[in-house]
This record gives sequence, C-alpha cells and structure tokens, in this order.
Amino acid sequence: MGTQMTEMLKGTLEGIVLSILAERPAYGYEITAELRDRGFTDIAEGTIYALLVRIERKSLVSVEKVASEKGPPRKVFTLNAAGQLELNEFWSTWNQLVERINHLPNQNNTSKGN
Amino acid sequence: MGTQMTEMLKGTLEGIVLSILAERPAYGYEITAELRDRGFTDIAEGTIYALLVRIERKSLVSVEKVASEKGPPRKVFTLNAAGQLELNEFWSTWNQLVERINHLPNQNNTSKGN
DNA sequence: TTCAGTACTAAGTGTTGCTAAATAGTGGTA
DNA sequence: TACCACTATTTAGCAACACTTAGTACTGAA
Repeated sequence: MGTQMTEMLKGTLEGIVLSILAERPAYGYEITAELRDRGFTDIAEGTIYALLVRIERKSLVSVEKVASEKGPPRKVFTLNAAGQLELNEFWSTWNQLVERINHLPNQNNTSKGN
Repeated sequence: MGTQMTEMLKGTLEGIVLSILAERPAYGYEITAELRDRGFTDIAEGTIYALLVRIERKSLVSVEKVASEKGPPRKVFTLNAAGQLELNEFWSTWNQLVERINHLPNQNNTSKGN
C-alpha cells in the first residue's frame, strides 16, 4: 500500500474496526471483507487479525467461537461497554484532528462542498 | 499526550509541518510554536526536530543556517518542489481517509454543521 | 553566577501496520 | 484419490513514527 496511507491508518484503524463492531458483532474475515467494501481496499488481513488480538487483550470486546459451515470456526467479536467508550474517545480525538487540519494553510480543498 | 492523538499524528504530522512550510520558510523552534498556536498544544519539541531531520534527509526541503540575536543559529527550512509534491500527495491521501471515515457507521457527528 | 528563554541534537522506547508463512476446515473437480 | 479454491486464524519479524529524556549552546536579565 502507499506508505502515506499506511502511516495514516496508525491510530485510526482501531477506531474504524471498533465502529464496524458497533453496528453488529463480526469475525475477522468478515471485517476484512467489509473494510474492502468500504474503500479500505488494501488493508492486509494479517493487520486486522493482529488488531483484533489487541482489542481483545485490552478487553474492548467479548469473544465467542462459532462453528462455520464453510471452514474453520469463527471468532466472533462483540463490542462491550469499554469498547463503546473507547470508540467515543476515538471520534472525539478524530474530530479534533480534522478540525485542526482543516484550519491549516495551503489546504487542497478538492472535496469541499459535499 | 493522549495516546490516541499520538497514534493519529503518525502519518499526518509530516503533512502538517509541510503545510506550514508551504506558507513560508521557518525553523524548528518557530514551527513548534506555530503548532501550539494552531491547537497542537502538546507535541513534543523533540518530535518536531526529528521530523525535520527526516524531511531534510528525504530532500523535501532546503536548509539554510541563519544567525539569531537570541540564541544559537537557526536552521531555516524551505519547501522545495519535491516537498510540494509530497504535500499534494498528503492532502490527497488525507482527503481519501476523511471521506472513508465519514461513511463509517455510528459516526459521532458532534461537529457537523460548522 | 544563576536562571529563563531560545535553538538544536541524539539515543532509546513503545505502538502500530505490513509481509510472509503456516495451519486448518469445507466442497468441488479432474 | 489428489488437488485446488475459498474460508478462517495465528504468529514471527520488520520498518516507520511519535515520545521521553538528556545534553549542548547562545543571549540577556535578575
């Protein structure tokens, strides 16, 4: 992937995944697919799994193993209260950053107006 | 600083500094101060200097040593053509990310409308 | 002479996303 | 049967980046 996007995803990818889990529980493979649908076309699968391990370790989700008819069992992740809190903080931090960057000089405003 | 903002700055801080240099040449101490003015209140000075070393090594800026009446000589950084190109790419990548994140579910839209 | 303010350098740390390879279950097909 | 595609997860090693901390160096005021 472009180096720039890779670096930018640091610190945002967790929030992105958390926000997907806030809609409904999901497992890794499914999340990867949904990210692709949402335009995050080239995020490596390994990255998502590693991130899921991390948010599980941080107790932001509960985990349940569910059998699949199509392959190995799935690890289904469900956002818990701590996860929702973390997600709220993510949005707050993100909005702050967007706000500040919007006020930078020399902004390339190609996407203004929609 | 909040861990979340720290992580989010990865990949954006370079663009932020580049955009400040696009307005006019500046030296490290000055850039740090301007960042504080612009709401990036708790970015460590060491971080900026390290970043400046990096963009100099990547030849995105030209550097000139200028005497100061108030302390040691200043290293004044001026954005060059490669730096402007990198900055354009930064805005493009940033706008892409913003666009995608805007379409995420469960968006906390506290800052919509201004 | 001591201290605050200005100005820069550099070594070491932790977090994060990526690459790559391995493991494992299912169903289809040559 | 043997192989392959698709589904699904794990893990080891790497590179980039922001942070912390400590040090150097120059000026002017208390």
